[in-house]
Amino acid sequence: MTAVAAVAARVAELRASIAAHDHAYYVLDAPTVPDAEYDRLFRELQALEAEHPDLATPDSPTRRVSGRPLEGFAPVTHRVAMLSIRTETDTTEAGARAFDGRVRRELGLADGDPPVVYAAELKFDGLAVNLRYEDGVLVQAATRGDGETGEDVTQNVRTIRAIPLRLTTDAPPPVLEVRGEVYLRRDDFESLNEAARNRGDKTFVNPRNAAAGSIRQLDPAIAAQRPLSFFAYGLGETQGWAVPATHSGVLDALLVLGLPVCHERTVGTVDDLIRFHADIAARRDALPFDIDGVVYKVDSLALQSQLGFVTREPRWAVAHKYPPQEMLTTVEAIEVQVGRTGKLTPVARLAPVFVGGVTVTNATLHNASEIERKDVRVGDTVIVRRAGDVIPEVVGVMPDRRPPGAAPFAMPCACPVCGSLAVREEGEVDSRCSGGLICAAQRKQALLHFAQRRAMDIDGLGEKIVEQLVDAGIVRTLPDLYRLGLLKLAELERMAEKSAANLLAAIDASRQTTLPRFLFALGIRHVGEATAKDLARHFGTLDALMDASVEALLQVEQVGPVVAESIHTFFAQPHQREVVEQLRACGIRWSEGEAAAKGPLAGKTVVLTGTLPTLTRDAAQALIESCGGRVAGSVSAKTHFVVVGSEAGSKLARAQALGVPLLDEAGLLELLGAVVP
DNA sequence: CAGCCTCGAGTTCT
DNA sequence: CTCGAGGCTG
Repeated sequence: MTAVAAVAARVAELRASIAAHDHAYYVLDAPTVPDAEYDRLFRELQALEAEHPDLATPDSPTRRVSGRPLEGFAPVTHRVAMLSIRTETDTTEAGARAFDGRVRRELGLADGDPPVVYAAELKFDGLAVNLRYEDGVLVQAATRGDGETGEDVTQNVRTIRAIPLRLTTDAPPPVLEVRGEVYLRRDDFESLNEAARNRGDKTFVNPRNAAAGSIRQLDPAIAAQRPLSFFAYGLGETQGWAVPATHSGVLDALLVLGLPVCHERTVGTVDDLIRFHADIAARRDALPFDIDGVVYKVDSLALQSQLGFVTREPRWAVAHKYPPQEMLTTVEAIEVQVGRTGKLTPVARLAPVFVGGVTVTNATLHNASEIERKDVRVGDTVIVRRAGDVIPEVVGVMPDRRPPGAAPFAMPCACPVCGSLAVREEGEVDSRCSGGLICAAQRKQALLHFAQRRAMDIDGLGEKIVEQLVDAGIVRTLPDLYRLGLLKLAELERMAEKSAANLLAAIDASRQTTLPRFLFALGIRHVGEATAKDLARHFGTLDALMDASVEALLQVEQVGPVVAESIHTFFAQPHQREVVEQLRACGIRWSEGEAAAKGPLAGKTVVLTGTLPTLTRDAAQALIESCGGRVAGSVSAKTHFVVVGSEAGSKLARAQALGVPLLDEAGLLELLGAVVP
């Protein structure tokens, strides 16, 4: 095959592929690939056609904005075409300056001429619509469709409460067409899915699909129950309206007419565009709705018409997208990890993929039923997401791309580390290794848990060192840690005299601790930090706790049958009592029977969120507890205060929703200082 | 018994 | 941070 024939074949392949995705996306409302993948195919086709103009045909998907109307909705021919905005691949500062450079060149501006004024706004991830107001009354709403012809969705759009049915003016223009985006806020999306789950209905993959699906509902009564939102960002046809001179002026005027306009926008020079881009990038996850990126537009409408269009794209606007939050990659292997409690966790090893600003190679698959539900297999192409949360997630698989012969994943019956039987209790979703401390994986995790900051706080005893200590057989049990010497440590790799001495010093320092820390460090099932504190307060001494009956344990606040049984079983094992005795013999000590401090926060529950200016999280917690307060992990109606730092997350929103009083660090210190200087 | 509130446990990458 | 499960409350 000649090179030209090969290119022609690829072009045909891309067109067929894009057409198939368009059909699924626009007509069926069931996307088959993430947007980023679609964009990639589209750009590859654009590039090939640019290099080989002879291959370009009028019916290529690059010649029209894709899609066609659904059956059931009347077609609407747009009086002014709804165009798409060019997506810039270079979204850096240089990309913004290149846009400015192109604009200035087209306008024939010299270096000495004043800067061009731009407007920057968000690129929403929703569904573009055209609203037609005649004499101030909403008479028609249409989707973009292929840009020339869309679908009449007036009935559904009328149900969106953000969209005025009548403009708020005494002198409405005969015709005013408003363009904007119908979208779903993230919290509305969550509650919509929540409700669908409760009914046992199918849930939506993301807010965009939910918005698109809702607008395409043939039954407006159903659409009315979908909590859709809307932002205006432009104009279509106008008659008899004094159109402002600038884009930003248009948006301000629309706001006055009662249309919602997003306030996240700015007007200024190219430098302001760059600042806006960075500012939004930093706050992207905290926005209440999904965005693709930002849009830069020449602000003056006169300059816009002077600049005109290249094919179908305006020369006066450009979109800068942020790194995609969903991408395709392949599952190279599914491995099984063993946790501290023996829980077997399957983890997908992925071909490295850049999602949401980082390269992802691993994603947890949680448990067997999760894998079964998503039907993830080795070799599968999967959609990986890294949403507001940091943790990558396998959203689903692409069944069309499954290699032949890919077998369903089966949870192993034996522990992959120690070979002990793996048991899945009836009604449980998790499988567990039954090997207990025979299992090297569980021993390592137990040691790491013991050494962690909130437990015995042994600085320098991390994953790598524990790995070596256990594999070399130097440490088998917790007390072994306190019998380490320089000689033993010298056997390890990457352990020079200096770091060995540091580690020994850290281990030595950990001997002086507190009863709650020690209890937590033991790693009793169901006993975390909070329960350890409750137990220590209730029993006062370790001996009293170790000898407590199940009935006695049930008297402790927050302890029920499951937790009581777990603690009792733990201390009934001779082996565990032996470990405790040896640890004490190794010099671990604490002052027993500390009385709970009374202070200004006695009986108060406080929640911390975000980063405080001077205090660390732990320091703030210690301070609050020393004043008699309790630090909880989540906000509820019973929370007395929420201490808010910078980059506060969902807890702040929840506190505001519940009307819980907010404090900043200074406010907290003032509250404490009022009684305890 | 249902629903709310909390806590425990597991997880990724820089 | 989120999920799931344990404990508490109405």
